[in-house]
Amino acid sequence: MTGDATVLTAKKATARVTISDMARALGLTKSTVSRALNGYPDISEATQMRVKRMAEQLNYHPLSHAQAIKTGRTRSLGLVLQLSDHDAQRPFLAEFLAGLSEGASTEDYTLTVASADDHAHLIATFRNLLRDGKADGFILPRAVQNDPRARMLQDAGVPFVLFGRQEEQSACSWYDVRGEDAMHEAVLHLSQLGHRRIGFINGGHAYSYATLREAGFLSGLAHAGLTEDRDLMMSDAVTQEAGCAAAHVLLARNNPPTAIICAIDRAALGVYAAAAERGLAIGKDLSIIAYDGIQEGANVSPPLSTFAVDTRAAGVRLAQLLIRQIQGEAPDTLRETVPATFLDRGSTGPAIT
Amino acid sequence: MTGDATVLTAKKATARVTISDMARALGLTKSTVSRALNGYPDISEATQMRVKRMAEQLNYHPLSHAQAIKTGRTRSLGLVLQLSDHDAQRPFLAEFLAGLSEGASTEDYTLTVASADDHAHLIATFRNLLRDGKADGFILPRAVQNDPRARMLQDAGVPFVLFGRQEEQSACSWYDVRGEDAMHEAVLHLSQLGHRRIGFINGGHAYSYATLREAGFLSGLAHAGLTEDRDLMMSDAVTQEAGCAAAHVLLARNNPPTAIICAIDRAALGVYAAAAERGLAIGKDLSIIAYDGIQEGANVSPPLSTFAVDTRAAGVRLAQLLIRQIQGEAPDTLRETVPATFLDRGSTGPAIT
DNA sequence: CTGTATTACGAAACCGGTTTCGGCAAGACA
DNA sequence: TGTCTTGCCGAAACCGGTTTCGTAATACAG
Repeated sequence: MTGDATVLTAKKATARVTISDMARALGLTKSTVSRALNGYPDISEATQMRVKRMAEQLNYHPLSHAQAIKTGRTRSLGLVLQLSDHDAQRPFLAEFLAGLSEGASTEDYTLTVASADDHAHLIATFRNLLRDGKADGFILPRAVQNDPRARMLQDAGVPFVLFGRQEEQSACSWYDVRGEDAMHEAVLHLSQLGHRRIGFINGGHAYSYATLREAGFLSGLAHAGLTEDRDLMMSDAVTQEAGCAAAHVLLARNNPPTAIICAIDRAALGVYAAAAERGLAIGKDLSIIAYDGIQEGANVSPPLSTFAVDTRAAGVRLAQLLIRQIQGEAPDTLRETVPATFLDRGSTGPAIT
Repeated sequence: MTGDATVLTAKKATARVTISDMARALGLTKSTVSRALNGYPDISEATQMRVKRMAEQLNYHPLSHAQAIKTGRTRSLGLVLQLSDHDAQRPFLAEFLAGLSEGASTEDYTLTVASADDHAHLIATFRNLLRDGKADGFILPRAVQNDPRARMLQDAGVPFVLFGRQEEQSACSWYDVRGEDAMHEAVLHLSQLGHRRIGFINGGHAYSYATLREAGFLSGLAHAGLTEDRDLMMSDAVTQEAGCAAAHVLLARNNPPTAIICAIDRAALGVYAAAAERGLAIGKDLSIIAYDGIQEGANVSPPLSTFAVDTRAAGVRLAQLLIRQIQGEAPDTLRETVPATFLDRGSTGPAIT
């Protein structure tokens, strides 16, 4: 008899259950129901339980945009894609989105995606989403040095979380994979195979990861007792072509490297091409270790040894961190880094002596 | 003096201008302002103009979630990614999203993205987004035969638009690229080069495009006066590996084809590999034409001749079609197909006689 | 010049929630 | 036993819009 009150209005198809339905079914007022669900302290433990159980039973879900009108928060995370750095995020985008939406939806948040081509449009896009309350906070992928997006959002007092790190920003939340550790390990791995002249091909210098990975490479050299040689270090190779070109430069040196570490898988594929053109057998004449874990790396021959990043997990975690920040936690307590996992697939071998 | 009323409340930072501010500044009531902006007929032409001009001047934008509480529509388009058909949408996803968000934002709509791994989760995701009013309608990429998503949404009376076509659905809106015409043209192109034995490697048979492209291939054969030979037709090659395997099958026939048409670029890359393994020079010993226009096709040697799809434009158009449907237009009047554009890049040549 | 239909807007209810405020009952304390 | 808290909940205002309904002013017809 108690539950029958719900079937009072046999409306069309999906009769959405509102907070008033809840109140009626419970013999309480809307305000009590609302406060019970939001865990206000002035509602007795017993009533809270009763209300929550009823919510479960009636499958009551508050309308986020109805709450938003009063709270200002709409339970959605914003992601603005930049088309300028084109192929950079392309291979991982699907998994990244999947992770984000997974992390968001388990907290009853959703993901709002927008895009911008140029920089001016980028800022405008953020502002529009904020103005219309389409996002309570933002995920910023591909952090660059002194990220202008972060600056803007920080000034505006809007929650955001970086995928990547940044020293410049004081109170800033982030999630990142420790690429510097990967580079460090890569050097050690190659050093143990006897390599003493190890080249390094870095990615775009504007990205904050580039600085970190170079530092990791250098600290690896130091740790292995190898001397730093700037002639063996290239940068800004974000495409296969650029990687190929960089490899040619390195391999044309008087005293060429016997191994090359790439900050990006895609560049490593270019190194494969360069090696082929020079008749070098990868894994024998030239060892390669890269970073990212893209699918193509597994298809080439020999398969590329690389440090793989779990992009989906990153998305999940980033969403969680952002939500916690939206709910009030301090940004600088919401920082997390994880290691990349080494996939030893066969593009390395003992140094030829 | 008239406009000064707006600065009455010098609140924190961004003082959002509400409909009440508008009413005050205009000396009208909220209701009049609302109806003026929404073009109700019982508001005089003059007042409408005055209100709209003021909205412009004050930069007034109604809060979509505030409207949603009464209208039920939240001005956002839903997109649910399926992770199962993994690499299928991956290369184009960024551009597709860019197009969607572009098409949406020009109409003041936003894009809500969710994802689902398995089929059960897929349906649940749609339902959740609908229940919470997070989407007013959906874009369904990668249409399959008798698409279950379309069936579900149709039953629920929710607006949606397919990327792809479908005969099963009666009142259904779609946008599609005429892959069948492309396949038809590909046959004619090769036939004019003297090829008389043309192989066909189709994509996943579950997708609705596969049926269309096969039909286009066959009609091309007929139009060119060539006889259909089922031994030269393969299907379900959605990866490079599958394309390679299929090509090997075709090339091992007693009377192998001198040209192969692929329904998918990725499969064509596999054909390149198969040809290489057999010592066949592409563009000489074996001609290839494919479909999609992925970047990798331009990088291989010789560059792959293919029919390119403008994925971004598709996104823009799909968003527009969906919005018009949400605003009341009949689905079956919202259909559009466009041709693919042939990129003659060099993977074809005269038939060896 | 009166009666009726139109036009153009104001008043107020409403949507589904949140939040402030106030009050009643029970327990604590003197 | 009387008062002061404290715990717990109801009443009502509010958020920013939309929509129904009523009505004054004007237009038109008779």
